[in-house]
Amino acid sequence: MREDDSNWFARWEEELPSPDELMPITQTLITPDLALAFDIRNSNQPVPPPPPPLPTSSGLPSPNHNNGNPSLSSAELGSGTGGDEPARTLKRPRLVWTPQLHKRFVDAVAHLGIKNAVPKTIMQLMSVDGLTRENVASHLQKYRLYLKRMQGLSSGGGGGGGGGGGLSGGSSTVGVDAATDHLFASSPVPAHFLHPGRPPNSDHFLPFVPVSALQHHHHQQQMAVAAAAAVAHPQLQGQYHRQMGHFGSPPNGQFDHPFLARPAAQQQAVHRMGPPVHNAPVPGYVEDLESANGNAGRKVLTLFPTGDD
DNA sequence: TTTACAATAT
DNA sequence: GATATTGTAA
Repeated sequence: MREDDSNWFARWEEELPSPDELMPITQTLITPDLALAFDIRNSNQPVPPPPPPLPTSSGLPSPNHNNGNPSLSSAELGSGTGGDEPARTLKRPRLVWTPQLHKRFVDAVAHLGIKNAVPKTIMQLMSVDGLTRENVASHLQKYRLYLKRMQGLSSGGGGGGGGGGGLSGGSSTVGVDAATDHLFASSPVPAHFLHPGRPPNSDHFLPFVPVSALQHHHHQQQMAVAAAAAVAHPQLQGQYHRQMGHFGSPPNGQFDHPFLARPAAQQQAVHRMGPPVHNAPVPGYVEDLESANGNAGRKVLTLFPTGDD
């Protein structure tokens, strides 16, 4: 049974991990920026494959998904702007929307209400370190598409809930169970999402703990340090295997608390904020280096794969 | 100028 | 197919 959608948000905070539950793992003390700038690696990390120098490769501004990896040295972007501003122009690893991360997303959207849920606000509410507005925007785009489909299906008469089966034949087939929807299905979609006409009740909505806020004086929120390493093989993506081998091996093989970011520093996202102060986002990211076969150079940024919803 | 959104690229 | 990036409008 899923949690009651009556107060799906009531337990928002409860699901959050306590501070000491967070990052019991190794933490890098050097910011990715610095690490990259100084060509430093984290001795804690396995340091996968030594990056090939590649000195005289064509100065193609081509999509280099390899940068942005704090553990990688060598930055041969050198064309034009050359090695002047390395860390600033770097690309971050691909963000992987884990069920947990998505849940935060959905919760945030729910708290805001569909209409007020715009990338920037959502991002702020989620307060996940490393998450960018673009990340959210992109995901939101897809999420809206999903909701749209759900609407169409639910009003068309179908079923949506969970089980549906196979499909995958036509475009109008009920694909609520497709791999794509798995992620979205992992988090209950607030009912009113599908019924843009009548909000359930706009009364007492969780006030999102307006926590104080530690703010660091940094200029950019370049992804937080990785906490652990989960392997996200592209092939496993469809299964969300929990690869939490090293860090939090659950004694009984069961993770109860998804450790995500806590709703800590929640600026008054809803209340308007003036200065671009940065709240204290949650360090929940995992930085994974994928050097596997077939996927050389595809780094992925992911959140802890925890238990499910 | 910034932000959201849609479209397109990787 | 999932995410990133880009283009355009508000």
